[in-house]
Amino acid sequence: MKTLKIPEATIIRLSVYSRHLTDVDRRGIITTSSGDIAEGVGVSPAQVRKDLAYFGEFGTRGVGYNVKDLRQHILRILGLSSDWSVSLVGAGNLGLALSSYKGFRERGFIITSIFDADPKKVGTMIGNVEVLPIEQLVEVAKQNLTQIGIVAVPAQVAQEIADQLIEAGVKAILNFAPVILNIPPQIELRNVDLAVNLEVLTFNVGAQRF
Amino acid sequence: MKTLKIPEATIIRLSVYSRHLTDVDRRGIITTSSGDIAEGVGVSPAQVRKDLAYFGEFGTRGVGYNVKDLRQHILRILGLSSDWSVSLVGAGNLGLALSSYKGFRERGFIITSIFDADPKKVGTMIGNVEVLPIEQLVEVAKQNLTQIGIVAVPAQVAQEIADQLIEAGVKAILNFAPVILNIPPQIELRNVDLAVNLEVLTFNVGAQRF
DNA sequence: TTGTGTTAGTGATATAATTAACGAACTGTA
DNA sequence: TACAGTTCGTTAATTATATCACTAACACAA
Repeated sequence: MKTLKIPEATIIRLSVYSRHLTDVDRRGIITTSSGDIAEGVGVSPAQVRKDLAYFGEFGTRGVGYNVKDLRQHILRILGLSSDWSVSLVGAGNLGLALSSYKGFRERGFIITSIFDADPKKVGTMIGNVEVLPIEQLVEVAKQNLTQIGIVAVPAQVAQEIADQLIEAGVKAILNFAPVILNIPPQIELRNVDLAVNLEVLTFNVGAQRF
Repeated sequence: MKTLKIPEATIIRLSVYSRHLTDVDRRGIITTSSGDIAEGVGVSPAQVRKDLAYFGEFGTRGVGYNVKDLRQHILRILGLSSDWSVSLVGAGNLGLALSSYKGFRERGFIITSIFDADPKKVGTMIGNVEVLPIEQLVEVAKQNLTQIGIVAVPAQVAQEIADQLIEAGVKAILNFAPVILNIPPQIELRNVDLAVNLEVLTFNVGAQRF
């Protein structure tokens, strides 16, 4: 088990490459190159090759990469060669947006259960999934062998929900609540803070001051 | 005009610090330290001091930082000392989620107009803002002196919408569509790709392979 | 077969970011 | 005033990441 410390930036780019390759493949293109990919996603060709080099040799010198092959390789690297069972907690506007987001299912993320604390929402259908009461979270998520939990609840209850997801056995949590969650180290955690993104923009708009 | 190249990671952390300080302030605490902040947001004390040092000296040695002062300083650095006029394009589930997101208004991001291409949505109210037809985007956004555009439309039309936002004079674009937008360099752009976040998680869950 | 052009993979170099270490400046006490 | 205890601001060291430059491998044409 060699742990060769792969930069997170590399993983993010691989994800982008794979989506770009999906496009290229749809256009019927058979072969591509690091230069093509670089241009398509806005990085340098050397960067593309370096990123791929962490995981093996996927191209042919003088020729380039086979689009379908490379795409498949990257998907396997990212862990997308099989589906993931996802539990969504919080059926508010954000939860609704996430559950209807096509990009998830396309990439193999299947929302197998949805929970909400609001009795008015419990029992309603979102897509083909029924909203269940939050009290059933641990039990149902465990039954479904849920691997990923999405936290789309108010900040005050986010930690509590995260604890329950972990109790249910999830391996990873995607957190949309703007709080620092306390999570055991073996659970993967990623925070998405929508306001932060706007603030990076406003900083940059006025950044000539510095 | 010295451009001292501030890491984006620093800006993101400043945003997190400021939110943490808002909490601390609400709890009535007057003084804090780099160590306290570090613990509260999960970074090192040296990191906190380094990040602040890019912008000046805000603390007192042997004492720490005044919570209210530091918070205000950071908000000003981030460009949040006055409101921003935001235009939201796309009133689907994601648009709805964004428009109802409390965190935006709290930080001074005011959604002043919402546009959608679907005639069924045009005329409906989201909060206290009426959904307008996409054809009025350029005109209305210009009138409102819109500074920021949020793109929450399908990928196929995202570039077209971005072009119109720029024509309307926005300075920054937050893009939720999974495409690389072609934007003049003086316009600030940030992409939020929801699927990428899940894919970083799935990579890490299986990362012992590497 | 030889030469030209192309492109991947990779080690070396350069840049950037984080962490560590330490002197300076303040508080409070005696 | 002197001293002990803090904590900032900053420089130096370390680590991480990205870029560059070169070599190896292939295609194709003459």
